[in-house]
Amino acid sequence: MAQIRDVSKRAGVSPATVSRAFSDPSKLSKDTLKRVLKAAEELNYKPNSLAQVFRVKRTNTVLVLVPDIANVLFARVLSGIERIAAENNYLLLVSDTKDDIALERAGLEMVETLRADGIIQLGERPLGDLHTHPEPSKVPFVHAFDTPDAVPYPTVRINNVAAADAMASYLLALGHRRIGVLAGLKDRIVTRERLRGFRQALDSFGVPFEESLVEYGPYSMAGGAQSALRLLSRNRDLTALFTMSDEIAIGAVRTAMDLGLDLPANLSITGFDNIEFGKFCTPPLTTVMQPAERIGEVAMTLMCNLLAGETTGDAQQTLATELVIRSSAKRLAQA
Amino acid sequence: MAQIRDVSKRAGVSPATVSRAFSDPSKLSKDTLKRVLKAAEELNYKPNSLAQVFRVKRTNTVLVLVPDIANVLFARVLSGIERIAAENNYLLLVSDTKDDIALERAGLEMVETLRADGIIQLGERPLGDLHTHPEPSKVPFVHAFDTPDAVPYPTVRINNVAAADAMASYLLALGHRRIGVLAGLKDRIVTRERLRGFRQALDSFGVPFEESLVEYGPYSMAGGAQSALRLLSRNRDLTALFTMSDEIAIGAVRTAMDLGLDLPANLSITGFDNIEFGKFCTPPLTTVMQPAERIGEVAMTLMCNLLAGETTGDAQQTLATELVIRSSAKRLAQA
DNA sequence: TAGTTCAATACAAACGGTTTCATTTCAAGC
DNA sequence: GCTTGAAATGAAACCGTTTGTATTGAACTA
Repeated sequence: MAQIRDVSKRAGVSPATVSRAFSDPSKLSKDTLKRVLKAAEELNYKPNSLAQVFRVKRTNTVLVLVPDIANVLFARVLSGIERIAAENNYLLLVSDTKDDIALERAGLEMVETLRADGIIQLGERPLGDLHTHPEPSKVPFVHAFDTPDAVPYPTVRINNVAAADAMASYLLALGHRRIGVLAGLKDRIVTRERLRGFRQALDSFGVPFEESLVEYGPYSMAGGAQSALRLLSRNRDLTALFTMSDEIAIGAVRTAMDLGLDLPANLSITGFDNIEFGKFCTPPLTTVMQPAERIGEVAMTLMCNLLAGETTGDAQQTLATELVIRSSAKRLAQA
Repeated sequence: MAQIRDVSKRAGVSPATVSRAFSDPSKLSKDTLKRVLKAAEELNYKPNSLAQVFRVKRTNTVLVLVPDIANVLFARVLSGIERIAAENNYLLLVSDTKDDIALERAGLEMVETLRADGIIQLGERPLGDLHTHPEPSKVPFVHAFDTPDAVPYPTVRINNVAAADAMASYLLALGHRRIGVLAGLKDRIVTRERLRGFRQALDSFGVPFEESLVEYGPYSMAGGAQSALRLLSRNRDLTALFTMSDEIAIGAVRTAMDLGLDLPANLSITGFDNIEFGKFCTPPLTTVMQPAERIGEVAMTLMCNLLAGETTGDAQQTLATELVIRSSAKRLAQA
């Protein structure tokens, strides 16, 4: 591979000039610039980015910490991040942390040891806090998607409480009163927030909340199927299921159908997230749309600003959600 | 950040000794080693990996080119790659190429400019060939998942022809004779291969192939829904639909149901890939399992070998698929 | 005892760019 | 024609490691 010295010799200039030809062409005379570019072209010269990066101490790379790459939602967020990253000439290092705090720390270290300029973390971190440990850590950091609440760094999230409230209110407005809750993992912040929204809706409709009507479980189809089975066999009088994710909802639909229920006639079910599949399953899922790609885009944009040294303050972005009404939830038949 | 010089001074040795303390401790006397480690510990010294990488010319990073990160299958392959990468201490640069050849070239360049040690490419490349251009390119390269056929670099793939044959044979064995094909994009290699398998099955059952029974379209639920609509309204006598992906199948199911068909009584539908949803949708999807995570694992393992300088030959790995029989395809009722 | 060998360590040269600072060039102004 | 200042360019330091080679001294051999 040709190096800067070769080019400089061929163009009859110093290496410094060649360097400038790429980094700030305006500094060169028209003539020299042309000569240098020609020489570079002829030698097929590409600056060794390792050397560059080493000298400049900026990798133009950001590390993304994902709890589970294979998860549809995270994948979509990632896709949004990637779009903005590409636009701004950033590379993406992706690490699947499997919710493992050790791996997250390793990530932090990667930045300190200069492999990346900043970190975007997805998903709430169940254990500890990356940032309280040594000191508020000067590593550029953005937290997106299911972020914890009041944190000292930029976040981008949705208002889970309001969204859940809206969804539950819709169910209540349809006349449902006996509503089961298929919640996610009990220790998750999102779970607590969405439950809060649900109760809030109940309150405003003057319907009492019953702890026995909520069933916790993993955010997955299998989890939803199991939770639904437990909840449904315990409570025969439920007319609707408020679930905390589309996957849970789809699992619940499966269970309900296997139980011989006619959906949505016998049981209304709502989801959360609006994954693509919800539109095509049977019955098409009424749910709340969460702008996953957009969350990624905003997160990466925030990171770009951060790295550009713009003081974004503690930009806590909250993105809008939207009820998407399909046909898995129907007005309660007058008994 | 403390650097090697600081540590060496504090331990009263030369920088070289500190370096060796980390890279090859056996070279040091027990005593010095202890002293150096202590000093490093006290100064919280972490080698600047940028400098390291620059010196050694090995980034321990591999670039993964993905046509679409948000796609469930690619995400799963990625997950497999990630697992093995983590085990072997590799970092992953991920780039969503959007099937754009320019971006793929950019990727190649990244390796040439040394940001990554090798490339794993996912999905078939619809245009041109990365590798014929300048010369067979000495960049470590592995192609996984929907790879083209006879290529001069390691690949890991499934046998689409055989898998499609098996799936179609199953349908034929159930008594179906009028089978529509919901194919993927016409210019895709996978599409051609799966169609070949389908025809092969037809042949062995002595059933003639009718071009008019195949409908091409995108590999998506929306695509499947549309193709199904076209195909079904054109051919009223179809008893089964052989589709080329689970997403297509799910779209087709939606259409069929909207058309008032009773599934699978009126129409059998099979998928391909075995995405998780297939198990939970209605009716649960009969499909062929494609080991996505495993493909990723094998690909990354191949890459590790390649980078370790082991001559893997032109390791063309073909992984086993498996029919997964659920209930979207049933024996044809005797008319 | 002198010579040889070997382990342990130090020295200094890379690695391939970027950037500071000094110098040269050259047109404009007087 | 001389001065002046800006624009263009070059020389050399620098970034923080790794690594080939040289050095040292102790143990071992003949």
